[in-house]
Amino acid sequence: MNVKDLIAAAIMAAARQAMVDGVFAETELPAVMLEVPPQKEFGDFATNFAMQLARVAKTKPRQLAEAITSCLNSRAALDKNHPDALSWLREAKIAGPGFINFYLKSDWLYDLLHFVLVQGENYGRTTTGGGEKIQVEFVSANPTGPLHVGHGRGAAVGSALVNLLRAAGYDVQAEYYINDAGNQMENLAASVNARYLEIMGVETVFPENGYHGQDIIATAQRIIDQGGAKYLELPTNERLAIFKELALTEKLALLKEDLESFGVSFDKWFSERTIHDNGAIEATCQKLKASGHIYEQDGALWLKSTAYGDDKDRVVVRDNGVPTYLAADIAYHRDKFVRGFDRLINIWGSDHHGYISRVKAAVAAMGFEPERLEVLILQMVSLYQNGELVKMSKRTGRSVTLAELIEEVGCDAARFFFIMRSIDSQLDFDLDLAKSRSNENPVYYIQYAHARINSIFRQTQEAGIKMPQLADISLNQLTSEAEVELIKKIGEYPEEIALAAKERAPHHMARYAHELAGLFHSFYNQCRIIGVEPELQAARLALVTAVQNTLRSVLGILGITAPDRM
RNA sequence: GCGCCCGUAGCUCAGGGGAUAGAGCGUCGGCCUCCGGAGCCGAAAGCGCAGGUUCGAUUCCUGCCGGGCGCACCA
Repeated sequence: MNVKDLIAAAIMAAARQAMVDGVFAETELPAVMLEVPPQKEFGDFATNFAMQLARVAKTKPRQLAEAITSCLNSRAALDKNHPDALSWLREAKIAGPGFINFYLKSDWLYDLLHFVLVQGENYGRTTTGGGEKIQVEFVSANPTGPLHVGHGRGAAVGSALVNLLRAAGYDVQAEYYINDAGNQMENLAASVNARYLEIMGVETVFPENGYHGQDIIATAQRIIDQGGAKYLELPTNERLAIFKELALTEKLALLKEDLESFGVSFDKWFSERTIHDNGAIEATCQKLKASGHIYEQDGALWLKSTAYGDDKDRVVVRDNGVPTYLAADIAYHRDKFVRGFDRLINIWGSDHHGYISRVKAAVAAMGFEPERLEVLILQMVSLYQNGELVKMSKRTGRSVTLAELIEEVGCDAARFFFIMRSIDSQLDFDLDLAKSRSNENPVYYIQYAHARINSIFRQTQEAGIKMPQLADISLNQLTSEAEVELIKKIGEYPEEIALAAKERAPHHMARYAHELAGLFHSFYNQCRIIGVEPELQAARLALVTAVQNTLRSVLGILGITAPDRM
């Protein structure tokens, strides 16, 4: 019951009819692309179908458009399955080089709004995902310190993408891969150990690759608070082993806390250790060896990733017998596929993009179609304050943490700012703008629309104004341009979801939310709601209800609150 | 050197094979006897350069020039 789908189907039917009638030679018909034309004079919808068809049909576009429009206007080739497909059509006209513009009876808007209101909270959800099982793995930051703003972008975008895909009818699982094995764990233990010794007054050298963050000192201090000096007597390696576990447990808990307070949750936390411990890495390597994708050289085992487009082959087991990170990742990805996901989406920082080709090569070597693994690369984040770049340094461990950012600008603003840009663009995060509680701030602009609507309903309630049954509301009272524009924008919501999900691009939803809020504010300024003629009042209240439902829904996808008052 | 991302308004960014390229911030000018002025209305201002494909390119391709990020038996 989508106007565009119905029109598109009718166009196809008309085109087939024209083909049968010999207007053009038999050929495969292109897909129908319907769009909202750039100018009102061009009608409610337009298509370049005739021009697209011209290419394959080897016939002049206007001639094809002529055949199609006359067929449509005379209702000569109606789809038997949709006998009322053209009930909204007033006229199809040819324009320019061969565009077909559709002028609809205004009923289509009211039918649309009616549909939206009937759908209620479910409005916008689509089934375009077809229940495809997708796993989205994101953040997956090492549990060696607090999350910083870069992780924040991954967390916000990832969780929004999960929400978006679910709204579009995909079966989604959100997963976090915990890198709790390998060198960085040793570094963590050594760093905590050094801080521990320092605080205890024992002279020590801070490890070369250690973590310099303040949080490591805090971890050491906490160990002292709980266990005092008792670890001093232990041999170093035993102390390191204990510190490793204590630190890991603490860091992991902090990660979960940070993410939770950022509105991000995972269905599964996958521990890298499990695939080390249960022999999965070894088994995977064996398989790849048996299939000839792994060979031995210079005492190490190499994945022949060049066979699948990588620049060079990669070591999976070092000459000292210790598997590399890649080995674990290969086993991990195998595990994901074995778990039955149709598709895997990994969200990585741009500094990892060079890693894509080798993992895809490994996936291919294991016999899985590499297209089933999608890696989304997230460009970097820069913070700006007072118009100046906020410097960050990994070496000194002095960088802005996600927790600090949330403290500074709030969860909603932080999420919105992270999501609102395409992931392909580097993000200049304007702290002052995000922080401002004024009209400058797009987050508040959107939330304000929702709060305003709530305020309207508070007043109708106080005044004892009752909403009539939907069937008794004359939606065709809504005739002003502001009202029409608003209904149209609401009507676009399902396809916005479908498109954003297909493109894995949640920033479309941020933009949509802003546009919808804008049209609402504009409408609100032009059209009085409470106190006008009862029929018009009812219709406007219905419209406002639809706006509110849609705003709440899109804010839900963004993971941003929809406040009743601000 | 090679690979990935980005060059669109003064700034930050959307968009995208088609009919007059959008938004926020900033600048300038208007709007509260009226449902929340955290709002509305208006103005100035733009597709890095050069080729190519196409009926049509800001969009696709190639090269160049700028900026970012990578190029480990680290993760």
